[in-house]
Parts: sequence; structure tokens; C-alpha cells
Amino acid sequence: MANLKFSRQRESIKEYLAGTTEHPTADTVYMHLREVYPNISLGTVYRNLSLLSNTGEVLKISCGDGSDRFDGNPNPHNHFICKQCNHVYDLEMDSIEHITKIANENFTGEVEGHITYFYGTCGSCLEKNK
Amino acid sequence: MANLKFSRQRESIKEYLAGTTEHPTADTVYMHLREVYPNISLGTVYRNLSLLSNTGEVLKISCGDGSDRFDGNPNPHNHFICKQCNHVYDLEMDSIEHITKIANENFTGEVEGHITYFYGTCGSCLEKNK
DNA sequence: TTCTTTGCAAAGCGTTTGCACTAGA
DNA sequence: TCTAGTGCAAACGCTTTGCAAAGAA
Repeated sequence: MANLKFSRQRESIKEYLAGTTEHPTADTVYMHLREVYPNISLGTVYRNLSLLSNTGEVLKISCGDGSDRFDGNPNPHNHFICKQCNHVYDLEMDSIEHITKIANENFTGEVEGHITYFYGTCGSCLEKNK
Repeated sequence: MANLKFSRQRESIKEYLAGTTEHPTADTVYMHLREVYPNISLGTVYRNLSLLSNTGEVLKISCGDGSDRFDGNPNPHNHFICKQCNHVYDLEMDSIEHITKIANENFTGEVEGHITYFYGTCGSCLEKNK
């Protein structure tokens, strides 16, 4: 692809994402980056986030409820979205990669993979509801 | 919820969705409805589509690539999205509902279900690529 | 009549883009 | 130097919304 040059801003975005498990939106990333680079623009954040998610260094989570979220952990793992507080959690669970094979069985085409989001109510919301 | 009154437009939207396997976007629905109701507005289409997807009569598919798609088949089934032509196909495959149980095993909260989209290359795109 | 739905147009929201300038190699 | 990245602001695409008029019960 194109030549990449170092950029403080991009580095800082990667750093921030690597250090949080919060799955922030682009706007949240922007808010945090502004503490370090007060002049950074939202456009730069978007440009770098899409660049990083294209190279696979960052994961883009499109849960279809408004804005996309980003995950600094590039290793394959699953996500849980709380219906109540909308928080996104990482799931530590056994692999479900076999479902791709199941999908392939009766399909005239090539199923390469899948995107799965689990939903329900998270622990702290269950607690609040009591 | 609220009281529902009959509406020709809503009925026509349901009818159109029930008669296609194309998983159209709101705009596509609008284009088709205009052939029957030339004065129908995009707002009406959006209002009815979200109403119908709330009651469960219609399925909303948010694949995160721009616009949402709608499916007139309310029975649980899985979808395949072609990376090349972006078409959405219904998958006839064995149930994968057990993955919800797998997700629940080590999670402090309540996993109720999941949304899964399979992706890859569809049959007709594979054919074209030859 | 009463309350829902409509058409229209404007606004909203997240995201992308054009451009002149800055900064990394 | 040369090219990639930046800040800014405007534009974009999809969706939602306010409002007065129309339509169903």
C-alpha cells in the first residue's frame, strides 16, 4: 500500500486504544487525544482510526447503533453489548469459529468468516436492577 | 405500546418486503413504493420500517457499511454479505444458537442472544472472477 | 371528534473530504 | 527536497423530527 510516515498523533491514538478496554467511539478518542494535542482535529482521528483498522492494528466495531467503536486489541475475540448501558465488553469464551464451517455447508459461495455480537444485560446493570 | 391504525402505506411496505428476498435499503423500499404511491415520502418509509422492526414483523440488518437493510422474513435465520457485490443472502444452515450458551459460561451478566453476519464471496461473484 | 399517520422540508448526527499548511524521511 | 499527515471547515449520506394537513376509528 502507500508509504507510511510516523505521526505523533497516530502513535498516541494507538497508545490510548491499547491502554483501555472501553471500546471508545471516534469522538471519545478525540476527547482524550485533545488532552495531549489540544489542536488535534476530529478529521485526523477519523483518518487514523480507519487507517489503523485497515491495517488490522485496531478493530472497528459496528454494532449498528449510531457510532462505530474501536478496540485496540487486534487478536480475534468476541464482544458483548449491554442493551441497557450500551457498554461493550470483551468476552473470554471458547472459540466459535466452527460456525463458519456450518454456514459453508449448504452455500454456493465461499463463507470466509463472520462477525458476531452478543447482547443482553451486563453484570453491573443486573446489579442496578435489583 | 401505542394504538395502531391501519395505513395503506404501511401495508404496502410489508407486502413489498414479504415478496422479495433482496434485503432492500430504506431508499430502495421508497423507490418501489413510489410506483404505487407517487407522493409517499422517505420519512414515512423510515417511520414505518422502524415501527415494523420494533414489533418484530420485519428484520433490520445493520451491517455497518452505510445504510441499514430490511428483511421481510421475521423467522430467525442467518445472513451472508458478499464482500464484492455487497448483496445480502439468506443462509439455510443448521442452528448456531448454542453459541449463546458458550458466551454465557464465563460471563458475569446475562447473554440473551447474538447477531451474526457471515461474509465472503457469493456464488455469482466467484463465477465472475474466473 | 379524536388520535394516528402522512408529506414535506429542515435539522441532526456521524463521518468524509478538499485545501493550504506542517512535519517526517 | 519530497511526500504523507494535519487542522480546519464545509460537505456528505443516512436517518430523524416538527408541523400542519389528511385519514382511520
